[in-house]
Amino acid sequence: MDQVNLKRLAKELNLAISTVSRALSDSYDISEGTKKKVLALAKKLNYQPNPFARSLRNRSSKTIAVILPEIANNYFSVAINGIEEVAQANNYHVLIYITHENLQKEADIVRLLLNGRVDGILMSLSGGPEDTDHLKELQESKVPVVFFDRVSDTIETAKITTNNFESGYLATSHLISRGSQRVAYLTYSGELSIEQQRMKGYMESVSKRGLLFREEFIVCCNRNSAENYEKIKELFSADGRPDGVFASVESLAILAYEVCSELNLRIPEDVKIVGFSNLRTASLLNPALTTITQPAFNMGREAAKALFEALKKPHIKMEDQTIVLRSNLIERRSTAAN
Amino acid sequence: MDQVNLKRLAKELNLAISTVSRALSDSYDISEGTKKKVLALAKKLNYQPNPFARSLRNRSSKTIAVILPEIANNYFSVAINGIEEVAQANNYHVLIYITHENLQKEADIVRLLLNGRVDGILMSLSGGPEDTDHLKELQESKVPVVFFDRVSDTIETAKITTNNFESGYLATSHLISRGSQRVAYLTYSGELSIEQQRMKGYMESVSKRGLLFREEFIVCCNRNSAENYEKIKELFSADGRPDGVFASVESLAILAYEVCSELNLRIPEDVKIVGFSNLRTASLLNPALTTITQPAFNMGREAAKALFEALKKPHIKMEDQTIVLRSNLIERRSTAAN
DNA sequence: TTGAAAGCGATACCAA
DNA sequence: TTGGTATCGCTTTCAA
Repeated sequence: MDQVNLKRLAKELNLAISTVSRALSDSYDISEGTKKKVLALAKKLNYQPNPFARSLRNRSSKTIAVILPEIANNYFSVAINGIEEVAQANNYHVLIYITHENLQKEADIVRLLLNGRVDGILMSLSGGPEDTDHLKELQESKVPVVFFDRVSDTIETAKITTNNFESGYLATSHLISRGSQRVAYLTYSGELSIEQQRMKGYMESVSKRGLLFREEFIVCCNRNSAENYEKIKELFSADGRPDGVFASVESLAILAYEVCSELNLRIPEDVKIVGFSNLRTASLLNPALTTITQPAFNMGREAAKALFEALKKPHIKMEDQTIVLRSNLIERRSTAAN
Repeated sequence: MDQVNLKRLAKELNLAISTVSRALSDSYDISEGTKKKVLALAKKLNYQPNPFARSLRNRSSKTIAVILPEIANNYFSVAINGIEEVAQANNYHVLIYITHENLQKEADIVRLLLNGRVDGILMSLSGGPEDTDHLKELQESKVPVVFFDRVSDTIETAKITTNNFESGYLATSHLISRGSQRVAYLTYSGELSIEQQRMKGYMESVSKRGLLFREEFIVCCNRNSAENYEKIKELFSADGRPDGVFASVESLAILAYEVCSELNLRIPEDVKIVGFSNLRTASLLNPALTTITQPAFNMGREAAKALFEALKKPHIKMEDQTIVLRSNLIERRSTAAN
């Protein structure tokens, strides 16, 4: 029974619980004298208010959730940094959930959070179709959500993205301008909005630059699959193999490097490669990888900011906080002209 | 007032709140009939118990905290994966806190967690002295803690580490066996236990192999400092510069690569490099980096397992769950013999 | 087998 | 300026 709570403080000071409570919250109608006494004792006993009693009473948890498809990936870890910074500044706690690209898990997690455990959610979708039940339930609940990077097209709320279409266009055009004639596109399922945007940019560039569009140059990989390596190897082994590759995801760019190494294809002489990536070591690769780099930290920060804005001003429209940031093409040796 | 809680369920079913509660927790002394009715309605209305009321009443939060020095680093992100897996399996929630290598922040966070918000803590220390007040407070509180990787020497509890001394010895001996005569050691402050272990391994190897020990070959860097690059550059610019480098941290290995590139030092011909690292792309670097790789996922998983073990069996001694895992030396071109 | 009520710890309203 | 008390939603003891 050495719990330090309001009751204990009140008893030791011969005050009512309510008085102590108000003294601690610096209420106007408490005399300076008692305030000081209360604060002194609270400090001495190291009083820490019980967070659950508070949350129960106030219907607010001082906690947000971050739902991610994966984490061992520089983009998401850096984004978390941005989120965490804003959360700490707002005295909020951050719960983390990883879906491992598994829609069912994503659904379970979302449902877990609709009972008031968190005041808001930051989310980057796992791959797959977007019109899912759990997203609808999420929308119907009043828990505010901000999507970042892998956003939902179907839900109206704040979304933090980058200019994916333009980046896809730019990456492809960059390859072409450096001499690639047969440009392949590596992607995952393609059901996510951002994947479609990037692909559209690729297609547009291919067609505008007058390249021949080839079905077999679009390689659709599976997340969490060991077969992707083989798929890419096949692409590179065929007659009329590509001489340029645009990887829409970091992990596929890495696979492409590994395949090239096995097949003794020289980068950039035989194949030029550009990929979406936030790798710290992109410039140290062999050869240095040309990347489309997203402002991961800022995306996390802006997403968190948008959420806290909504928490502070419940009346504002989430949609109005949508932001499109810019990714950068950083040219390195993997796309050097021959 | 469309909240779904026990009261609401009880009213709609003309039952007492306590009955409903027991039915939902599948208590023995409730008839099958009412159980079914209750479960049916609960499902229909999508009843979700209020987590705070539960936590308040049960004095358990179903939540653990993970305190990390940083996150944009493959080791820690992978470790989180391991932690998260175990937590999800136990139906626990995971709070994340990042100290950014800042002791004051670490102290604030730890104190924040001593009020019952979490049932247990997983922690990897931020750099600096270990005998700090907040660690003492943590120990005195009854919140169970498991340290992983950057463990505390002074606190007795479960610790998950790798064989740091042996790894340091092995890395250094490896450089020497590949022909390095002047082996430098790059590290951070050196106040953490694991840093000291690694350094001791280095020293032991240097002395056993009969190399000359040189004070100036031990380069002590500062976390979060831009000057580290310059420090390493200085090391490599001096007469009698090292021809082998052991980086005790991934980020310092990367800096070494960058410095070598600027100074036109060839790896491994002019300088051989080995570093602690969990980089996915180590084998794709120019040249591929020889690494000491820690079993990050397993470390996270074992740490979480140890914590849950302690939560389930409060009587067991935490110390007994200490585990030392093995890191691997993966030889690549950066340490090839000339 | 079910119901009533106390209590977890903090907040806020109403009285005094 | 302070005290008493109801309340948040759930669990559990005691009674019926």
